[in-house]
Amino acid sequence: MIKAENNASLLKRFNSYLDEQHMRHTPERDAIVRRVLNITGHFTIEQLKQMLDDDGFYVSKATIYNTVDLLMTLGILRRHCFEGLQAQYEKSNVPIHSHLICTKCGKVKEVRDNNFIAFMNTRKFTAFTQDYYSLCVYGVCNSCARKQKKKPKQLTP
Amino acid sequence: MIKAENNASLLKRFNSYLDEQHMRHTPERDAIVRRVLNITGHFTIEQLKQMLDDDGFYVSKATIYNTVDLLMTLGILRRHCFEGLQAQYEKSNVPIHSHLICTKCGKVKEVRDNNFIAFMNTRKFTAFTQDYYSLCVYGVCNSCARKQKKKPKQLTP
DNA sequence: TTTACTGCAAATATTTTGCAATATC
DNA sequence: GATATTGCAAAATATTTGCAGTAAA
Repeated sequence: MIKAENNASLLKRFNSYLDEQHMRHTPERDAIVRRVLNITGHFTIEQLKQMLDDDGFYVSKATIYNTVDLLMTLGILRRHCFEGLQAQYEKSNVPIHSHLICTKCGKVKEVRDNNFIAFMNTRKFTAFTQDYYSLCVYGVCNSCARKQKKKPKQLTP
Repeated sequence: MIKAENNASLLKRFNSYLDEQHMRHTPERDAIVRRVLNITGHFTIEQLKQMLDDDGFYVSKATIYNTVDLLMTLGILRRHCFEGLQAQYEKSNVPIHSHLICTKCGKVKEVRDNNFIAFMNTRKFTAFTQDYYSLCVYGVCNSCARKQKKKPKQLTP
């Protein structure tokens, strides 16, 4: 089994890439990458911007989008799109997990399942170079299941 | 194993629902549902509109969105969001399959894997009522892998 | 005749793009 | 000093909403 790269290693890879590509080391890029590496779980662009604001570091949305794109190109971030409009991002060095997505409230819960990982390690696809995978289980969370009995609600997010 | 509902049964369920809810049977709803039931694979709202246009049946986008929402509430359609901005839909009565998503070109390929289905049938989640699941495998398709050697390209869709 | 539905247009939300000002190398 | 990058504002894209006219029951 491959060991996940740690944050320090990811940061180093990012900086090396900038050098190789003759791209510049700016305070904005540095602040964004460092913030991103310290996030556990999913986040949206909006949330990332808020976190940077809270750190007292103003960065424009355009720059955040640019840098996040860069991080995806480098495979440091992955994009998910569960329910609703906003894309969610997560680091690539988190342990493999599945997503339980409630179709009523849109909440996403992460669950780890070692048997599932073991099973997936036996799978191979032809004419396709697998990078990573994500199992999304759609259904209704217990919290919504309870509410539903009282007040039926429209499913659409 | 539960047998998938056929199209005729889904159509019947749709019409019964309209009756129960005192909703109206309109030519637009009928055209949309019949068209949707005849689609195999994924489609976007835009593509569905085009198909209806080709059938010579004009329906506004607002009505298409409304009816597709209705079909999701009824569990006849499911929404996926793979790469890019547009949501993709597919019928719920298609056989269970996984998705191979190319992060270069955004193309989505469906693959069936009976061993995977068998494995998933052994899984159970706590505090969550599972409705359906979707395995998304991200990577690079052979077509893009070949192109990449010649002309490196930005990943972002 | 009542009122649910359609289609249009405007509003909202997210992401992308063009460009002048700025800061890195 | 050359030019990559930032931030702003405008554009592009997808979806939702409000409402007047229309049509199903």
